[in-house]
Amino acid sequence: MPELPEVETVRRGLAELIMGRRVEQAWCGRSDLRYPFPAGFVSALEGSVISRIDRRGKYLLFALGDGRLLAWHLGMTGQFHVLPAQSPAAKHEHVRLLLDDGGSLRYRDARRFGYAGLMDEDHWQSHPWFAHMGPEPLSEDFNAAVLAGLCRGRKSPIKGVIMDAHVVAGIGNIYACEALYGAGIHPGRAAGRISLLRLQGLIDSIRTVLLAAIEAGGSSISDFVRADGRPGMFAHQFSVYGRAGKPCPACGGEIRRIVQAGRSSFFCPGCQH
DNA sequence: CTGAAGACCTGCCTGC
DNA sequence: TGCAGGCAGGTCTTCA
Repeated sequence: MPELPEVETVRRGLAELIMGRRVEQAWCGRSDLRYPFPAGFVSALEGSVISRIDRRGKYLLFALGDGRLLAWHLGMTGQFHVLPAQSPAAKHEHVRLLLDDGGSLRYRDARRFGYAGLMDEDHWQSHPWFAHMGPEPLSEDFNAAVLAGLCRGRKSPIKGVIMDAHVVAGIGNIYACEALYGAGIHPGRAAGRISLLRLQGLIDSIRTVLLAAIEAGGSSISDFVRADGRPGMFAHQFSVYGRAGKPCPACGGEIRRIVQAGRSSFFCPGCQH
């Protein structure tokens, strides 16, 4: 479900709806998501105040107002919803937090690939989930010189490189395909054989597509929804993702689908080299 | 070291 | 209508 624009959309929605709320009561239906919740997870949340909500890569970071930080990854199908406290539990609802304004925060995750962890607010960046994470793609730290250094000598396909969170955070299958299309680079091209100029073009394309997707509230393909239940609209703007056999918006040629490292890649053979 | 493949889990769509 | 097979936005581990 969620890549950077979707997680950012969820973050903004939650910030609007639950920032400053105190957790009166926490409930956890099952703890065996991708990893078990940490011991004392539920009691650690009760009484805390959600003082800030940040994002790093595809992780949501909830500051709990007492020096602790709750880091949460949505996996493929994780969703947060803000609903009245008395609303019945939906299928696959695993966590429910009752808030001091009569609302509640629900976490739902059909495939249970999501996970959460508690850490110290001052040291979260050294936690194993974050210690080796690459720069944010929308920050100045992600630039052509850095990317070229990481690509040098590598024969692996460029698509896998930009999806590697150790290289740059937050880019998944959809936006990797869309960004490579925007830059005119074939997803199978060896990373080490792309000029600095074209890498700069790729960085520009990544930023353009991520910003446009955030602007549109993310992409709803099957089950992504915002915290308030509305769908994201960016899927309507896909140039190549999920469009195998359909015409390229630029040249009219047929979009192709290939499989790389077990993931679908979509591209235009006429426009991407 | 690199990179591909398998694993985790459920739901939905397609085709027979 | 039923059922098998393939597919799905992520990431970690294993193996060559």
